[in-house]
Formats: sequence, structure tokens, C-alpha cells
Amino acid sequence: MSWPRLHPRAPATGPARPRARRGEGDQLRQEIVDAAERLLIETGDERSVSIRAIASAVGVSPPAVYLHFPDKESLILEVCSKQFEIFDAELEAAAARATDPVDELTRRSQAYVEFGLSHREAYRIMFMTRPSVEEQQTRAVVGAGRRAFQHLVDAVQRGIDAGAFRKVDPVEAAIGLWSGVHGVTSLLITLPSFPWPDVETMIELACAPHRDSLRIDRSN
Amino acid sequence: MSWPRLHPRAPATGPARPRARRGEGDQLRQEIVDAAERLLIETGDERSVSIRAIASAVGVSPPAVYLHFPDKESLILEVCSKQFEIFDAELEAAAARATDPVDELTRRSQAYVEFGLSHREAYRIMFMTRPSVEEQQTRAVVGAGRRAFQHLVDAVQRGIDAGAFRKVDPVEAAIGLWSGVHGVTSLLITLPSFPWPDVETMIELACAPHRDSLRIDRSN
DNA sequence: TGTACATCAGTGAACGCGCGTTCACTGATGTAC
DNA sequence: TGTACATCAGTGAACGCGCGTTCACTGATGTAC
Repeated sequence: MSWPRLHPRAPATGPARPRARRGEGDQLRQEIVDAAERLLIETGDERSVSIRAIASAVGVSPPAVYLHFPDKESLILEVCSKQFEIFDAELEAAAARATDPVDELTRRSQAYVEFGLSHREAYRIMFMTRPSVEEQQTRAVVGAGRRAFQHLVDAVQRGIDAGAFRKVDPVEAAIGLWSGVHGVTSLLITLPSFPWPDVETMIELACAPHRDSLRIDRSN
Repeated sequence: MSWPRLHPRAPATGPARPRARRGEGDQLRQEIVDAAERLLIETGDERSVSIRAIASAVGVSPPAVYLHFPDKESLILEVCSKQFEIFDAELEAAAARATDPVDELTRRSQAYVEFGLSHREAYRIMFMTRPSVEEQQTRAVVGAGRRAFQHLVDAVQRGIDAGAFRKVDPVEAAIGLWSGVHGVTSLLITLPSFPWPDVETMIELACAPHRDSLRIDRSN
């Protein structure tokens, strides 16, 4: 198909890595996860995160990876887990800066889209990719994602309790908001050459109607 | 990685195909496109639409494909083009059944999500996949997609002209709506095991706020 | 009407690629005596 | 204090896979004379 050479002849080989001392083997494990994460972000392409590329980036031979992970899937799963933690943490941090329930939704939405745009390939794997076959193992990842979703549900509930939002079903309201921000994020990632307005406008276009429909101080 | 055998040992070989008569070679071209489309829908997985699988489904050897397409990308592009045509046609058909501008937006939204859910893998390629490298050739596909988008913009504009919608920027309103329905569609495709409400409710959650913010007969 | 020949619609075998993974090994490091 | 030995942290080479694509070919079909 003659893609424009995804895999350069000599994949950026890291420096030769000194062998770890006895008992310090676990150190390599962390280096592998970090390298996989870095490759994912730098290349912005899941396909270039191969066992061979990771090993080469760490400065180790491919089989060395198997000293710490049973297979590639487990490794990728661990990377995803970490990304979900970061995702959740960033949204919580943004929410913590809010001054009121409506403002919180705005800040959460902005943080969501910003995470997606600055971790494009991770976002792609997390929210735009065919679900992994190994449902069993995926639990941990799904868990982290569910936690982030629950935080949004809670935010809506707090708004209702504070009398700022109408008494809607908080789960349904959260799903509506999520659809909106996910829609914006994934369209921006997939179709970067479409003549979109700027990101802030995009977020407003997607979220303002949802916020307005939650607000108690309007039509009814 | 030991995926659960994506590619069966003996890929469903179609019946032996009689060689075309002289001058009727173009017939194979159509059969190839149809087979690719069928494979895409039946397997629901872009990865199983390989040149080999297509040829086998048609009942022909792999190199035969190259008598009609310069490379795989061109073939896939043609399949995508067709899918975009179908997509646009289905939305237009749904819109034609509408009774008023608000109803039209609802029907368009429903048709959009329904297309996505019944052509999951095609939708994935059309709206959830890294843009192809060959920008040049992609023009045709982008064209078909743009046409469908323009039809939505026009629908909003008609609503405004008819006095049913507020005087908003029709392009921005269309982008907001698109984000919403795309968000719902792609979340349903990517995370089928999430405890979503039923599809009709999902569509309403995503679209109702947008419709309400367009309606002229509310707060202001 | 018969036959040489160009052309069309393919085929079979192979190339080279990158991939995940396995297997037999090696050499430094620490420990038991 | 010295040395045999188990163990740890890796390495090098290879396997088999499916893929897109190329190349030299073949045999049926129609056409010119």
C-alpha cells in the first residue's frame, strides 16, 4: 500500500542500557511502561508502539519485555490504566477550581476536550477503539473510566442539591454532556482539516445547550 | 498476542468464478467493490478486509484485484465513497418525511445514529479513523461528507427562514448538532457494554438541548 | 471457411516486510561453605 | 579469606503469521487475412 514509511529503517535506538543489579529487575518494568507511553504520545500512532520499538527505546532486546509482561496486551492495558488515572485527575483538578455548579460543568468540559487533544492517541485508544477482546483483564481500565464518569454524575447531583440545576436524572444528564464533549473531541481528532471554529467555540457549541437545559433560572 | 483467531485457517472461499468474456472485464471490478463492502459489514472489522479475503470472497486470485485498482487504498476509498452516498441519501430520505423544521432535525438525528449503528465498521472508518495519508485522493470522500454536512446546515437555515428557529449561525448550530449525534453514535459503537439507556433516549439526551436552544418559542 | 495471431482476463509462486513470541544460551552477581 | 555454585537479568537467533504487491506465465477469445 506504500504508506509513507511508518517504520524508519533504524528505529530510534535508545542508548545501551546497563544491566540492572540483582533484585533491581523491576526497574526495567517501569522503564518499559514509560517508554510505551512516550512512544504513544510522540508518534501519535498506536501502530508504532510495537514490542520491538519499545524495547529499542529502552535500550534492551525485545524478549526482555517478556520478563515483566506476559504479553503485549497486558503492557498496553497498564499504559491505558495510567492514562485513565491522569484523565480523571485532570478533570478533578479543573473541577476543584470551579466557583459554582454551572462553572464546574464548563471547566470539566474544557479539561475533557483538552485532555483529548493533548493525548490524542491515548484518547483514541480509550474512547474510540474497538473494545479489547479480553473482557476479563479490561476490568481495571473500565474501572478507572467509570470512576471518572461517576465524578461527573456526582457533579450534576451536587448542582441539583444546591438548587442550581433542575431535578433531572443526573446519570442521564451526565450522559448527554459526555456525548457532547466526546463528540467535539473525537471530531477534532479525526477530522483535523475540517474548517472548525476554534476549540473554545466548539466546546461552547456542544456544551452550552446542555448547561442551559440544566439551569433552573430560565424558561421554567 | 494470541487474538482469538481473527483469520480462520481457510478464509471463506467463494465459489470458483467463471472467467469473464472479452470486454466484460469491468464486471469483476464491481464484484470486488461489493465483496469488500459485504466483508466490512459482515465481519464488522476493517482488519479482515484484506486483498486476499476480498479476492477469495469473489472467487478469484489476489493479483486479479490489481487489474482494476492500482492499490488497496484506492479500493477502500471507493467503498467509503459509496458508504457516504448511502449515508447522505438515508438522511435526506428521513428529512423528506418531516412535517416541520424541528421535526426534521429530530428525524435527521435518528437517521444519523441508525446509520452508524447498522454500518458500524463503515462509520468507524468514515468518522472515527485517523485521516488517510493520501490527502489528494481523499477529496472525493471528503466531498460526499461535506455535502451531507451542508444539507444539515441548509435544514437549519430553512428553519430560521421559516421563523421556527432563532437567528443563529447555521453552520455553528449544525456543528453543535453534529457533535451531539456523533458523540452518541461513536460512544455506542466503542463502548457497547456500558449501561446506556435505550437508543431513542440516548438520541434525545444528546439532541433535545440543541433543539430547545434553537426553538424560538421558549425563554426568548 | 480455416488458421495464425494479438489481446484480454486472469493465475501461481514468490518477495520482503514487520510483527508477537519462543527457545536455548550467557555472563555478571551474590551466597553458602 | 577463597571458591564453587545457584540465580538473576538479560541476549541472539529464529519461528510462523498475514499482509500488500510483483512478475512471469497461460489459456481462452475474438479478429484479420
